[in-house]
Amino acid sequence: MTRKKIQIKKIDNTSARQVSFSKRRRGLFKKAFELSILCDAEIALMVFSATGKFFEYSNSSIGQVIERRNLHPKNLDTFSQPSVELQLDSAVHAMLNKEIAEKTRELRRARGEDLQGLNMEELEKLEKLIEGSLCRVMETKGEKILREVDALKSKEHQLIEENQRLKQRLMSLSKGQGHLLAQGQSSDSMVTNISSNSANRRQDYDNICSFLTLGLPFPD
Amino acid sequence: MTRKKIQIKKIDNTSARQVSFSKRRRGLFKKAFELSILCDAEIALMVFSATGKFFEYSNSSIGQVIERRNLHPKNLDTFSQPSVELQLDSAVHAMLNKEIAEKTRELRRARGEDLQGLNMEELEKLEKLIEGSLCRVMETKGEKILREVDALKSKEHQLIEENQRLKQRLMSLSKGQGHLLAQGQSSDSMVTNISSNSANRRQDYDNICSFLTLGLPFPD
DNA sequence: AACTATTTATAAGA
DNA sequence: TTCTTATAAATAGTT
Repeated sequence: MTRKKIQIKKIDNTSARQVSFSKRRRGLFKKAFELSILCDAEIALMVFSATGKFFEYSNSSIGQVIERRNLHPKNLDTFSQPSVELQLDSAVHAMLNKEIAEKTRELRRARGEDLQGLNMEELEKLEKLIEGSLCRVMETKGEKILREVDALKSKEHQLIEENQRLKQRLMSLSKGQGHLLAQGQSSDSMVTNISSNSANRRQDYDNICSFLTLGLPFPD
Repeated sequence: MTRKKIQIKKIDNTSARQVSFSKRRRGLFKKAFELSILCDAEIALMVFSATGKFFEYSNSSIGQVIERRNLHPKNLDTFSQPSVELQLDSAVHAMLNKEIAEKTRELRRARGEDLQGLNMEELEKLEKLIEGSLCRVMETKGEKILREVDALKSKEHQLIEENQRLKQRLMSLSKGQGHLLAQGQSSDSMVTNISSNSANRRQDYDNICSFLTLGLPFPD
């Protein structure tokens, strides 16, 4: 498609055909890759050259895509024998497929996609639902932080106490032996800083949650 | 590859993604077709969209290409020949069930349930995801409101104009026939009220969205 | 669904 | 094969 426009028909010259094959094969694979990334698609691409060489591309795995294709409702299949048991199974398949489709749709809604079909009331409901989800996640996060901070604090306390004991032992030692010693104001200030920060963050989470769940307007 | 160069990463906007998918899918299929003709290649191409729709292209037949692939020395295959369909079915059921289980778990996570197993980083990621969902829902809601308001406004305008015409016709009639007539200050005030309200709400949505997506602390 | 400004792919030549 | 380059084709954003 350059220097000259070409007709789409088999290229006669063998070496020209091979060159074209390798260029176009790379182009095709690149396009497949881009489509898979840009549009979140699952792709499998298999190519046999005229000389029998085999090339394949898949963002997941060819086998996986083939299986998925065989499972697809549309392909009640082209070549798998429709034997006796198969028909029984197809009912089960249909059910399972239906369930998957439903969950997929629900999941997309939960992610705020595919909203065109919803009316105002449904949108409001969905919004409340997602706000609830957000709240729970933020609460969990907050609790986790608190737990971590508590752990840190008790560790600090232990260390401080141990520090005190060590200091006293040194003191009594230095008195007893008349040695030089004047140290030991450990990391108390840091401890208090940490705990006040965590209290503030906790407060923040609570605020966020309560006004999200209540659906209040944001404060100015 | 036009108006603007794009990065190869998942397109955020759902409808833009869908448009892009269908354009690029057609492009990809065309390229596959051209390669098969120009270079006398055998090609099979399978594509699942993000929504689970299935598309395929082959110049011969997908099944044939799959078979040929399985015969290819390179693919002494991963699991390809279960020779009988009996085993296949249970495998299929297992896969479908697995898919359902996975989607169920994903859905629970998206709803902020079952979070105990997650670490801090994963929680943050999930939080951002849900904030994104919330944003999209609120945006959709906002747009819906705006559209409804626009529709109402234009209807109001039509009515007002018709009102005017009717008034004038009455006036001229009353002049011509010397009849009694003094009415017709329609519902103008309501129109302006509605439109100013909608502007405020739109502003609210935008604010909410921008600070949710940025993860900013809430304003005091 | 159509348009169009750009980017990308690529045929031919070296 | 690889590089270059002139041109055809694909397509992102817009209407």
